[in-house]
Amino acid sequence: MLVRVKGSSHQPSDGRLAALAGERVFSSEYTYRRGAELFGEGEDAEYVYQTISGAVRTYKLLPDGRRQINSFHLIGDMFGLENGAIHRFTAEAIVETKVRIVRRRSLLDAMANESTGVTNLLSLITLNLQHAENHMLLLGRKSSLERVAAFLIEMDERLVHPDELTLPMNRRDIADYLGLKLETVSRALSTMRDKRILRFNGVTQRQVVLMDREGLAKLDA
Amino acid sequence: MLVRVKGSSHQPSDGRLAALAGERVFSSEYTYRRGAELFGEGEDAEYVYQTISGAVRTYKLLPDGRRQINSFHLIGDMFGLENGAIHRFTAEAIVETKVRIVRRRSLLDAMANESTGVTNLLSLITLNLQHAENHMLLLGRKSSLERVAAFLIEMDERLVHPDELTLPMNRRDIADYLGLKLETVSRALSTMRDKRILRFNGVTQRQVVLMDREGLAKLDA
DNA sequence: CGTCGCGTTGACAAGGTTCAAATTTGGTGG
DNA sequence: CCACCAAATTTGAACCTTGTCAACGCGACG
Repeated sequence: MLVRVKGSSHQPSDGRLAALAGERVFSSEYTYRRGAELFGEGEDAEYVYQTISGAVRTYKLLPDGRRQINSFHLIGDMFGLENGAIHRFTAEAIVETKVRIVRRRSLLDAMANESTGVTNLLSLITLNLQHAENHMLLLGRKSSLERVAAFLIEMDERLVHPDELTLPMNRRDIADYLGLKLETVSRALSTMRDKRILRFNGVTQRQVVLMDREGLAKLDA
Repeated sequence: MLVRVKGSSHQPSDGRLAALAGERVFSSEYTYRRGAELFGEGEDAEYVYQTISGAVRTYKLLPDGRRQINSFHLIGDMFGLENGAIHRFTAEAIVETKVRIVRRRSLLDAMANESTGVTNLLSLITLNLQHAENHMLLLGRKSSLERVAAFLIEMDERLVHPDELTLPMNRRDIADYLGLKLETVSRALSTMRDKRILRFNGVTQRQVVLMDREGLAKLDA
């Protein structure tokens, strides 16, 4: 899980990204189309991003095309600061997505004068690190059912337990996040549906209703 | 890969850990026996560590005992700062290990006054993050042979390409690092031995000679 | 000299992948 | 608004990589 702003108000320059350095940072907004690339692996890490609406995936690729998604960045999440000078992964909009953009340099400069800024920044980045550590445990040691359960629990928590989970990403994205194949994700979801732990709402399969959160938690290790 | 000091001189208060804040940080040293715990998951993260000699493993456990090792910390590596107030994983000495210890608070305080300190600290932590990102790719998308090859390449690079790789950890540690079972690690190593990519020196199987680094690199994705 | 930790190897089982096909859903243009 | 086509999802069956279980070898050490 990454940094989120509760309530996610949408005025320009709002949210943690600016607040971190005491509002003395200039930010701009930009909207990306579904599938558009925000930045690519190896590019200069000139900007830091925060999702205003929509969803973003960050991933790495192997030469033969195998893909590992690091994280999904939902509304309020900050990303792109994870590295020094160069982006270590690619970021793409999963759906149409609006982001707040701050120049990395100006964020760091503003931070340097703030006494609390360093600690805030530190805790911000370590949130990313914690997410990565938890995800390594999932990727290294959990079964397919445990992975999908953990994914649903993560999404449910990040969206603050909505009645209906609307997944912005497709099965392939979920699979590449969980280190599985999309068929395996689909089978796990079907198993959970048959166990009456969840059901799909309406016609689409992206609207999930968690009917038994306790049972779901028991499926995760 | 984590932070290392080239050459690894062993005087007290030497190395990046102190240098980061301009030498105005007090550090002490401590030696742990093989298998001893430096800190446990959930404990207060009061100190930051740097390996002077020996090797450390950091890991997370699932309730049923499945273990995922995050990283191996060799000579010069810094660790324990990855989190805010509480350690998110356990650290244990793999062999008898000497570490330099700095109080987290004093490091941050000293840093706050340094203009370059913030940037240094940032790049320090993002190294951990980069390692985690690369490891997620390995755990999520690589085959057993690719994982073991990547592990050997990582160790080889971190020990600056020695004639003979001396692995401080056993097969189970390697397996828990790579998200495999120890038998699978053993089989992969045997395969590489049969392919004359490496050989074992002397009586033990912890001394590895890389006979064909190019061939090894081709085994990694 | 017996035991213990560590590592290797073999035979078999199992979970997840691959390949294929059917079905549904979403988007686009007429 | 409807028809059509592409993309997404589900499901089945065979296969394969890795895990499981077991046996064995070897060196260290009491």
